[in-house]
Amino acid sequence: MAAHPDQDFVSRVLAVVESIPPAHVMTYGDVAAAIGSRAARAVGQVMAYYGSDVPWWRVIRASGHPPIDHEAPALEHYRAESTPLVWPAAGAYRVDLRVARWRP
DNA sequence: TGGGTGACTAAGT
DNA sequence: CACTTAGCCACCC
Repeated sequence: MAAHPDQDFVSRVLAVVESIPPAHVMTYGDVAAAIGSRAARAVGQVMAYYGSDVPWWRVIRASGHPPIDHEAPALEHYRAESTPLVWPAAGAYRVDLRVARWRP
């Protein structure tokens, strides 16, 4: 439990993720940039711990791949939101960043 | 104060 | 296109 003021890195990251509309996604780097930082890895840490209450599946890697070990549940959300996907191989997929990338 | 860690990224093989 | 290497940043011990 992090006792913290409401302007720390974590709160800002969560605020940006919650602002991403359905059928759209942002990369970890984009989220970090949105709050004036380049700590893409720190964003991942925040999602891993606090992401349970935000649309974490809308935050993916720059390559279009969903978070490691979370591809399956993420896919369920993408299908429900009609997020544009591409299938370079059977059993594997990635988000079509060209269309789904959200730019505030 | 210093060092290790990770739901990352970009560039090179 | 997939894997590897080095660089970066915020957080925890």
